[in-house]
Formats: sequence, C-alpha cells, structure tokens
Amino acid sequence: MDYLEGLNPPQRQAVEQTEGPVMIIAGAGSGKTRVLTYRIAHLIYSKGVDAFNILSLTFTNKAAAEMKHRIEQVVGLEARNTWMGTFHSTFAKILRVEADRLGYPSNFTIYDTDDSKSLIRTIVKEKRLDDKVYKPNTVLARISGAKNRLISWQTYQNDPYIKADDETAMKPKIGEIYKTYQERLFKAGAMDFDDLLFNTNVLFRDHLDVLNKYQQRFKYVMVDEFQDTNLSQYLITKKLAAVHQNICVVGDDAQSIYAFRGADIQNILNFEKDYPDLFVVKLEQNYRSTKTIVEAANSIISKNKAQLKKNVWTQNENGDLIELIKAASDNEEGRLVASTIFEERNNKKLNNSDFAILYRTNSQSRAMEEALRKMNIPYKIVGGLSFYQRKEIKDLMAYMRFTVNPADEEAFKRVINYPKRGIGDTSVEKMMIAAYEHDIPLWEVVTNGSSFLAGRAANSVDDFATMIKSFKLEVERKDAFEAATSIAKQSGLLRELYEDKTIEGLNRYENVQELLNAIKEYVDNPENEDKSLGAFLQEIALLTDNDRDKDQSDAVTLMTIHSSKGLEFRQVFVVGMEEDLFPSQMMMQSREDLEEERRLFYVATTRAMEKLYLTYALSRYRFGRLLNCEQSRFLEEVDSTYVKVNKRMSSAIASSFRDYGSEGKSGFIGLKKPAMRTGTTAKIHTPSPDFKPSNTNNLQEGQKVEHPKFGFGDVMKIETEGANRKASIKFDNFGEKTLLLSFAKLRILE
DNA sequence: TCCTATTAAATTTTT
DNA sequence: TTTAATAGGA
Repeated sequence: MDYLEGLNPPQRQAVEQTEGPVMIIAGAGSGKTRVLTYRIAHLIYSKGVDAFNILSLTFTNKAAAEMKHRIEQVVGLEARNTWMGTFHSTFAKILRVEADRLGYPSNFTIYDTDDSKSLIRTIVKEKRLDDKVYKPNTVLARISGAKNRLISWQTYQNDPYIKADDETAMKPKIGEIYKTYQERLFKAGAMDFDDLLFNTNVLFRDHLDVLNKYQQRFKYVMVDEFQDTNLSQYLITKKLAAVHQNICVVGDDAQSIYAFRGADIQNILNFEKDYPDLFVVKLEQNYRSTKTIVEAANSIISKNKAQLKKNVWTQNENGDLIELIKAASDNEEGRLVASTIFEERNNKKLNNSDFAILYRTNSQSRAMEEALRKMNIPYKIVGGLSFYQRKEIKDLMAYMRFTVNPADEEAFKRVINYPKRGIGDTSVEKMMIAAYEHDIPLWEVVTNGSSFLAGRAANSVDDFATMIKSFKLEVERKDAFEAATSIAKQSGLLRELYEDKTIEGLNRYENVQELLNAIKEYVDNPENEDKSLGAFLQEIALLTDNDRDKDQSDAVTLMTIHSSKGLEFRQVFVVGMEEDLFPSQMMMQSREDLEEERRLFYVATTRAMEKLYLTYALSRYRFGRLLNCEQSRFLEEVDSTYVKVNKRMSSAIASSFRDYGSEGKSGFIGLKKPAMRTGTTAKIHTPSPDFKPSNTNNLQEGQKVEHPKFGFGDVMKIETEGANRKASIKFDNFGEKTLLLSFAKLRILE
C-alpha cells in the first residue's frame, strides 16, 4: 500500500485504526484532509468495505466536494458511492425519503434565514407584539438556539428556567412565537435549517425501524470539524453509529469558532465519556506554515484556558517575521495592503492567488476592494451578499417553490403580486385570513379566489391560479431546466427585468440567466439522477455562495475569517486588528466569548504558509460615521519575538500611489466608488447611432467592442463552458465583466 | 392599488 | 453608507 508510505506515524495510525470509536485531534495544517481521504481509501481497498456503507459528514459543501474529489483520485469512481455531504444536505435527503413519517410532504420546502425572519416578522405583527422588542433576528436566534439543543416549543414553554430568562430579557412571548412559528412552518410544508437536524432527531427517536435501516446502512461514520457540532448533530451521529460503533471524529478544539451557532466543545470532551474504549490520535506536526507562524499561533492560543493539551510543531524553516502594519484610516489600510501585495507579487514572482485578505466582518471588504481596484490587482470575494440572496434570484426561486409546494407561504407572498398584477396587500391579507379561519390550505383559497374576494382582485387571483396550474403541468412533464425557463418567461418576471434598462436591471437580468444556466448544468450532470425541478430546489436550498463554481482566474482572495477555515495561502493579511472590531464588541459578554474570538484569531494566523501580516487602522467608517480605533488586545498576545513593526510610513506609500490617483480626487470619472459592485455611479453609455449587434461567433480576444449599456471595452478572454461561450470584457467605465455571448449584444469595432 | 419620500436600522460569524 | 420598512398622496 504505497499510500501509507507518505504518512507519519500518527497519521498512519489514524488511517489504519478503522474499527471502533476513534477521535483524531488534528492541529492546524497537520494533513487532516489527507488522513480522512486515505482512511476512506483504506476502508474500501484494504478492508473491502462497500463504499455504500461509508458516511462522511462535513460542515460545508465545499469541504465535502473537496474530499469527494480527492478520494476519487485515490479510489477512482467507486468514491461516488460513499455518502458524503454536509449534515444539512445529508439529512435533508433522508428526511425527504421519510417525510411521511413526520407528516411532511416529501417535497417540503427548506426556508432560508430570510424566509424564517420574514415569517417571524408576520407572526409578531399578527400577535400585535412590539416589533422593537421582538426583532426577527433576536427571536430567530433564540428559537434556533433552542432547536440546536433539541428543545421543542412544548419544552420551551414549560421550562421554568427558560421562562425566567425570557422574562428577564423582557421578552416573555418568545415561547408563544416559537409555537406559532413551528405550526406555520408545518402548515407551509417547510423546514428551516435547524429543523433539518431537529426533525432527523425526532425521526430517529420515534421510528426505530427507520433508525435501524440507516444504522445498518452506515457501517462506518466519519465526522469532520467535530468541534463545530451542536447537540442535535452529535446525537444524530451517535445514534447512527450505535450498532456498529465505527465512529471516527476529527476535530481541533483550538479551531472551534461556531459556538454562536450552538456548537459545543463539550462534545469533544464528552466523547471520551461516551466511548470508554475510545482510540485517540493526535496529529501535531504542521506541514503548512513556517516556524515563526506556528509558534506565534501557539503563543496566541495558549492564552485560552479551555483547551485540550496539544503541541503543534513543525520542521519547516523559520521564515519571515510577522509584519505589523499601522494605518491612519481604513482606506489607508487598504492601500497599504494593496501596495504590499503589489510589491511582494513582483519581487517574489507570486501569483495573485497566493494572497488572501481576511477580515472579521464582511463590511470591511469595501476599503480593500477599492484599493485593489485602483492598483489593478484582480480579486475575488468569497461570501458576502450571496448570489442566492439577491432579490431577482429569490423571486424566481419563489415561483418555482410555490409551483412545487403551493403551501409555501413565504414563496406565495413573494410572487402573488410580483410582477404587479393588481393584487395588493389588502387582498393578500384577506386570503391569508380566509385560509386561517376556514383552516384550509392557502392553495385552496387561491384556486377559489372569487369565493373570498370580489371584483378585479378576484379575477387577478384566478388568472394567477391558472398560471401556477400551468406551471405545475410543466414541472410534471419537463425537466428542471425547461420548466424553470418556462416559468421565468411566463410569470412575466423575465420581461419585467428585461424592460428595466438601468445597469442594475441588466445585472439582474443576467443573474436570472445565470441561475437558469446553473439549472441547465444540474440537469446535464449525469450524477444527478432526479432531474425534476423539485429535486433541484432541494439541492440548491442548502448551497451557499462559497459553493458556486469560482472562476479559475488568478485573483487575490477576500473573505471573512470564518469562511477561511480549512484553506491555506502563501501570504495572508489579517486586517482590522482593532478593539471592538476584532475581538468584536458583540462577543465581549463573557470569557467564553472572548476565547472564541481568540480561537478565531488562531484560525486566521494559521492560514498563512509563508508570511503573515497583521494590520489595523486608527480610524474607520462605521454606519457612515468616522470612529477612532484602538489597536486590538490580540496584538499584544502575539509573542513579540515573532513580530516586526513595519516602518513604511504612509507618505512613502502615498507617493508610490500618486500615479493611480490618490484619495478623494480619483483621476477617473465616476470611479470613486467601486462601480462594478454598486453599479450606480457610472453613467450608462448611450449607444452609437449606428449601433447594431454583430455576430459574435468569431469574437476573438483582443478585439474592441461596444455594448449598448457598458460602452466600449476590450475583450480580455473568451471561454467555452458546455454550450455557453463567455467573454470577459474590460469596459472603459464599468470595469471587467463576464458576459454570456448568447445574450450580450455587442458591436465589434475592430 | 401603486408610487414616492421619509425615516429607521444595520455590521459578527453560516448551514 | 446603504438598505428596508412605512406612511401619505395620486
């Protein structure tokens, strides 16, 4: 077995100990993914385990996809037969099969956070409660916390401690809202994210035959990022592994950063109690980073009290010292980071993709983006406002959702009067009340509009019902792509967006096309057996922006520290090292909170392979106000022997920047703000009088083109993905955009 | 019912 | 600063 050769002794143990309960404590950069990959390969190859009997659970789709890919390289196509996915997607799949046991339809909708909040908002309004007190965010956090600890609304209402808590917080009605919330979800045939896990627990608790079925199927269970499991997830895995006891968990308590979502480090500690014959392996050798970085990171995490004993070390060379950079403002911080990247990239012949900028909050990306743009450094943002959270995407998805599941209340509210069809708030309210009072499904009210409404509104509702019925027929007869395209067209949504000729409107139109492309890809992918729209919706509900296929272009990565977990970059900038920002002021309630922030800092520093920069600014815009900032307490916690203070003063940087146009007075018109993102600042181009779209079949890189709205630009790159040809065009006033050639109207100039 | 203008609130992290 | 919710007028 040559794959065992390349492993160090503990790694090898972790791979070979396949039977019984195993816990792998894996320090940062210790080759964890490698071990997990080989472990599965070992199970299949050496132990002859059927791939169908192996279940691997991860927290992100990205991690799942990555591992699947790597196993495929070692094991071959057999890898596809293992069960591998996130907790949420795996159990959503199982719930879909077993839905009737819980009284749910198998095509149940999955509510995302926006849907949940919206539902809470309406419930609070209906109950005539003060929406200043019962803010959707707060209420949902409370409900979610309860569900993660497997507290049903019944238990919630009966528990004197919870009651006391809520009363002290002056929010005594949360239990009542929780109850109504669950009832409404059930009625809508919908589950929120937490329900996927909660209901799996209910399913396994109340239906032992079902539990038994999956216990028999999953002879080997593996859990990655175990430190991030909450009680609900922990109990599921424990139950699944109860028969065969072949459970392997991998985690690092030092990297637990999701306690705010109910993750409980105690799960790691309890694990030893639950399985007395537990086999524990520690992976402590770091292969990723320089000594400087590893030891500095150790010095940080040693300030935490709650942790398992572990000694992360490395044989790598010492490497450069960590650089501390101080800036006068958030904008200057951006410029310093951008110019450092610029210099390092040229001096050391690095790629843009060797750099990452990590921050605590998404809002910090602005200043960075602006600076990078001015220096013409390509970048990509991971996370942030998700593609799937955009209004136009949610609108189309709502049409699809409502067609597949006409009980879906949130989808109904989105589509009933968009595009405008003369059904106002009053009519919608009447229908909702009718459904509630007669205790009938919403869909029945919609299909009998004239019984509940009068005049114009009734006619409009009838038309709407007819339309949805025709959609239903399409969904039954056609695959997801054909059905979705037809829904987009016939609902009038596509036309509505097409007629909006502003830049934003055009963007929205293109986004919808992109969603349709994604559906096409889904349908064309032979791995997806069920090509119905319903199946696609199930799939997509659990996707996040991080999972969308990122283009392969060479770019600096910008993201939050949270989404950087598991990744590595040669050079890493951790920006915004300021008190109240990092550690966040929201997380200063307790020692536990502060320790979690410190673990977050640990995660950030251990992403770096060769060089780490820590930067902070003395002033920063927040809520549009200029605030003075202090440097973060964390900076003092890094052992100072590993740090050097960067002496480059801003004046030196400013002069090297002059050519790019300095702060305030940008040399470029309309580009003071990042026009690509907001799309509002740059003026829409007026097409030349003789504008006529050219045939773009033979469009070449390097040609100049005119776009009716974006104006003139150069074709930078052409790529073909399946049936789609895309062109990246750098427009004079709108920056670089990737357009689908089948949709974009372009006039070729030369 | 729809459109516009004003005001309030938001920035912690994600499945 | 930007987005969302709301109120008042057409």
